[in-house]
Amino acid sequence: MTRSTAQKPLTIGELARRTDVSVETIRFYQREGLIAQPPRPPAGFRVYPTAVVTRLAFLHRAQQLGFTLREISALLALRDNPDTDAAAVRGRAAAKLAQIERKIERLQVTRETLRNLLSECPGAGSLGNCSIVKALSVPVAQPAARRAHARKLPMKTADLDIQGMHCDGCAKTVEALLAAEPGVKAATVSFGSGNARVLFDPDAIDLPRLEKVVERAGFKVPQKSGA
Amino acid sequence: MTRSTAQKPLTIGELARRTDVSVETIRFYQREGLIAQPPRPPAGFRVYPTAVVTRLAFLHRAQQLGFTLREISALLALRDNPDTDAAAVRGRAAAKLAQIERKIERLQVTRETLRNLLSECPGAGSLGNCSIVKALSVPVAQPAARRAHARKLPMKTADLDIQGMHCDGCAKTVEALLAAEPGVKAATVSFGSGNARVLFDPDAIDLPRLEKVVERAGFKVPQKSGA
DNA sequence: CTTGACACCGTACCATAGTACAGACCGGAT
DNA sequence: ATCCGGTCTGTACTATGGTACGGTGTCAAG
Repeated sequence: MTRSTAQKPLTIGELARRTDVSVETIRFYQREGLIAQPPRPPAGFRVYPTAVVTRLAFLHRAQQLGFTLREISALLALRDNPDTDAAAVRGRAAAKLAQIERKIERLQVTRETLRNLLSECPGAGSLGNCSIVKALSVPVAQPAARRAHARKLPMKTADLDIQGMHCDGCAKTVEALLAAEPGVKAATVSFGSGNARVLFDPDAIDLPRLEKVVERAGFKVPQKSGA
Repeated sequence: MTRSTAQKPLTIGELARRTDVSVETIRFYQREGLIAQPPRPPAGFRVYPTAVVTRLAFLHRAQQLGFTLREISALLALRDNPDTDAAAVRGRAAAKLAQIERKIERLQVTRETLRNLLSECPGAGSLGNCSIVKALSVPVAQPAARRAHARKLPMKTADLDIQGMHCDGCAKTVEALLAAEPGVKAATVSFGSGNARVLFDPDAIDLPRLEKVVERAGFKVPQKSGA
């Protein structure tokens, strides 16, 4: 009595029960191309290969790690391609980690701001005394940045030397890391020549920031001596 | 030459320039009821009162603190009401802080998971060796939780004694804090009697968790001795 | 052979925070 | 008088991750 495998045909409802994903959501994933929809037999309902159970588990796990469906789609494509190098997957994971770390940092700043406001606020009485309301009413005031932005600088390309990469996988990691940075339009990293070429928007990000990204991942970016 | 105030009529474009919010976005805020739209004069364009500059600044600041537009709408209503007690605002801020702290905690868990995966992964070679892909393919497996969920427990009411509240403001803070918790449908906290009554979904949250929420905010919840 | 539970399909809708654009209209400067 | 830039109005679209529903078809058990 192998009471779990393949006795019932794996219809969409059965699949939903086994994976704890709703029928509607499975259909949604199909529409989005995340899982293949088996052809409908001439008569009757679709039957799913058991591999989709694993696929949906993968999807769910990846979501818990913070990957978007689009990213998961790419990961699944990598997983399905026998030629994929593990470095590609590692690169995505490293990029996601960097992204989550940035998000944590931003939230920590917000947390501190809120904590300060709360500690200053008497917490009772009229609004006139409320430091929170006062703090919120302060104008934003950054006309300098605005004017710079108004200039609409064109895209810029930068070359970075990168030390500490020991394989092509490291290169892919760095590539994904850079590409994940807001303001970066394209990034190619070569292990062979030990450098990176990045196309970025100088209004949104600058060279030091790019260097910091690479260094935070454990590599070194030597300062260029010559102009 | 007071070159900044009230020389140009404050049209929507001028407002956009001063507040660094796009015209489209201002219109969007109007549609959402966050800022009032001045009546259109019989001939010509709308002219905005200068107070909207402050209002938009408030909006922007509040967004930076993580408030949603819906929440900001409530905050603005509080600010505009002369009868508002500062405690109400403080309560919202405390709830937001708690929410952000939860978010940070979740992200930190994700971060650790990703870090562990990355440290285990060789980062090169075939996917068969990739610990990341392996880890993602593990089924989710929590049928126990599912069955419990299937039981569809009804809403539950709990009373909590709370020590350490020194004014009505504290009570409002705790109230907002509890109400912000997922699974909590309603919460009322009385400073006078020093306790809270919470209506919650036992499938989503439990009593110890509620107590932790209150304690994290700096209050004490004594264990009830008698049944 | 009927009934009830599921499957299928297409479409619309939810929250969130905007962005974009067409076409009409208005006002000040040339 | 005309033209350019700004305003007005309405509608549609973006990304993200689903949820909901009506109408119809199919299967399997009673």
